[in-house]
Amino acid sequence: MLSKADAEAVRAQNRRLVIDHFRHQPVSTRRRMSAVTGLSLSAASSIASDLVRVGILSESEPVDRQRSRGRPEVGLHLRGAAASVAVLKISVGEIAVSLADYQGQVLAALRRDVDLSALSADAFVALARSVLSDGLETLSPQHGPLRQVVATVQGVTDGAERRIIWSPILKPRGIDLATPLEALTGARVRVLNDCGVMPERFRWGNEIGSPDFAVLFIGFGVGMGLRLSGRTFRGAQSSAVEFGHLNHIPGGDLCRCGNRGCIEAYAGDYAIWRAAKGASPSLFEKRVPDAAMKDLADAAREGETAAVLAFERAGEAIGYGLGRLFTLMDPLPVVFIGSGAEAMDLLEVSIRRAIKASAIDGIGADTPFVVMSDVDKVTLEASTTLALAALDEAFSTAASGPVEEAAE
Amino acid sequence: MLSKADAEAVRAQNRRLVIDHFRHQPVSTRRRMSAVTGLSLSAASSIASDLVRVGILSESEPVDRQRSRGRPEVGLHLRGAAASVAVLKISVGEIAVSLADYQGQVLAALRRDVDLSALSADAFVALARSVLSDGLETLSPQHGPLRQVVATVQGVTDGAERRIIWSPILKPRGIDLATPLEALTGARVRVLNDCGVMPERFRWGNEIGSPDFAVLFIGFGVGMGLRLSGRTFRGAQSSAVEFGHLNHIPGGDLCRCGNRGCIEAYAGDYAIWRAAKGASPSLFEKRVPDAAMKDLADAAREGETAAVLAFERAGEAIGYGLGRLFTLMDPLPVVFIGSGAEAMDLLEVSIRRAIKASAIDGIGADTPFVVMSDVDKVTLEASTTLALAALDEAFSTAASGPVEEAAE
DNA sequence: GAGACTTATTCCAAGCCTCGGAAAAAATCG
DNA sequence: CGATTTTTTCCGAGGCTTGGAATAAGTCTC
Repeated sequence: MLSKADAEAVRAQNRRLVIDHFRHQPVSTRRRMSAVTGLSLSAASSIASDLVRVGILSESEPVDRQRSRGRPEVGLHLRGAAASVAVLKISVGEIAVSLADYQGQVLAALRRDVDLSALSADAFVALARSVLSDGLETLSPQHGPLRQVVATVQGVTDGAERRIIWSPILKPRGIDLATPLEALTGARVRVLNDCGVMPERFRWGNEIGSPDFAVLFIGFGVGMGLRLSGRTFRGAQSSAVEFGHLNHIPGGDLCRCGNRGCIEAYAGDYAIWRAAKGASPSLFEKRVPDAAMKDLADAAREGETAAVLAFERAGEAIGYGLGRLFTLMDPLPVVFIGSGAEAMDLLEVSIRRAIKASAIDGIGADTPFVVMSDVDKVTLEASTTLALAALDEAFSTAASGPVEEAAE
Repeated sequence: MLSKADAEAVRAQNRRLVIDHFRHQPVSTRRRMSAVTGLSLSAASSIASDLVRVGILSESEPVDRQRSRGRPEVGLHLRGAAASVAVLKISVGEIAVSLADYQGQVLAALRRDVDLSALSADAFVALARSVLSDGLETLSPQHGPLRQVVATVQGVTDGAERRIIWSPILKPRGIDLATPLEALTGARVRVLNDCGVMPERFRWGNEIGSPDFAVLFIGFGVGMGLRLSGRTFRGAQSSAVEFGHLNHIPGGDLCRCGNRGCIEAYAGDYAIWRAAKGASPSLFEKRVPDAAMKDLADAAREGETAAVLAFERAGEAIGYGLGRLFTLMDPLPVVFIGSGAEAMDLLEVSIRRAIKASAIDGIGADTPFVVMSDVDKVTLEASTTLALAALDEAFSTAASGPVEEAAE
């Protein structure tokens, strides 16, 4: 719905613009900011001074001391101590926490090995609280107040970003994680699907070179995050984009989710293993070790037929899925990540062949693929970026000083 | 990308708000408008008077003459003569044109039977020009200037909304239709996929009761339009949402598009006919008459096995497609339209069963279905709405009088 | 070392826009 | 015909951006 605009909205929008500039240009000056944003020098200066006053920006020595003549420019950058954010990554064997300041500097990181498989909802929440709590202990008063927490988990989360509707790594369903963590921290907490946030990792860079792209995780499961027209896609009611459970073949192989024919049932670690080794379906109760998958990939590289076929089948499932996605929303560059992405040499040909077979005119069969490593790092960075972006938004619209008032 | 805001942007935004109000409330007053939009009485009044001055709004007698006391309210409504729009619907056997004024009143409508199948690009463009030209003859000077043209066609159009990339009803590919029509009319021309615009039909009403929904056309082909978070979805490079060519079964039945296994190859008229009658694949060179499909449906209703199975197969393909769509972007209410929608009694059970089998947890199997009739009317209304919405946008941002200047 | 020269910021008056409240307009009621 | 009621318009205040003038803070030149 449209909403009315007034002078306050103008200021908010321009503050947003300025803060966003510092996400792209960590150290800048009033003058440069004016040029980049298109704001007049006066407006840019006024907003900058305002933000310094309320503690969102800091002034510092300029970096660029090449130009000799003239009054030296005053360096400006986001003030780390303006606030801090926490991200919580809940995955199969562990819970990881990472803290960052407003500038994006990582303040602390820790992880705890846990077995979530048998926990009740309450026990799980208590465990999450405890791990997050441990992380917060490392925050000292010199750090800014914790303002945002982002928790990610494999599975489906709700559209309000508060509950875990369903996760393959948890027995109970519909767990409200946001409320107890908000009670613990006093900060805003958002609960999201882990793959869904991944595109955020590229929010402020231009690594992909397109405002539209997909991030495809292939590992113990298969998941996707979409960025469309520069916005990370989320469904209205849930985290959506359940690419791993996009049906590949009606009535096909059995998937962890209980349905038949999901992409994951062909391309997840357990599915590739199952296809190559003829293991029983109950295999997906536990993870296939990364090392075992590596060995399997090596076997395929050496030409072992069953292994080769298993990877080809996986590539075909992924390719048909991408072809279907492209049919619905045009071809996108795809970032591959996760242990499965390590085997891209075994998958790429069949992926592209399947896209060709399933998309109109074979469109998208030549879309750019990017392979990235270190999923854990990418996920944590993505969550941190999302948390910081939410803070930016809050700081933009806050009528008065959002952090601390003038007198200090 | 974010853009800076200033006083002008504020005015533009609030004008947009006011114009939009009149789309929902065709006859209103300054006071009511102020209440609904949230603008102060002064601002609302100022904008309204402004719009009257430049000829976008007209004043008239109030409708509601119940309330007796007090100064009578001045009725306000969009001024039809502010501009006019044309829509061009290019389909298998005919080209239809419809003209409407800025208020949405239809000024004229005509159709011409044509055979497009053998035409060259130039001949096709000449024909389209000629039909549109005939339509424009009916415009008299008392009507506002033609400002927007929307042409719809079955097939894929480009993201810039100028070209027909590929259409099953035309031999040549990549036809630039916008440029010649702009030369003819002097108005902005947009070329779009016919099904893609359908959701526009519901832009200003609340018939669906949700900002997210899908319109699914089932007939000689299968097509879809999506509305997500109150915006009609379009791909970055093309019209996208080629639901009919979403792959249903890898390597499955042959489709008109040349691929195998598309939904259309199971659920299009020709596919149902083919399945029931065992006709040759080349059948899809020409349309199955609506009457023949009706007879087939009646046969199925009377229990003729081949017919029943053909419709069930169609429903299954559609249901799997919807399940896949819902897996990617959450369940949506679906509006069914087209000759295939007449057979919903034969399709619904298998559609819902297939959704259940293909979406996680069967989510969306109970999503609301709405059946509408008269595709042609809906398409023309949808295109008209889209054209008017573009005009609204242009009138909102125009700094000064967009139609005619004060003196008149 | 002082004045000229440069470049970055800040200050200021002008122009828009919205807002709230007062004033004006246009009917009906008694 | 005056009082009352309800809708609009008018007016001053306050916030924001803008362009240009003024100020600040260095380097360069002689």
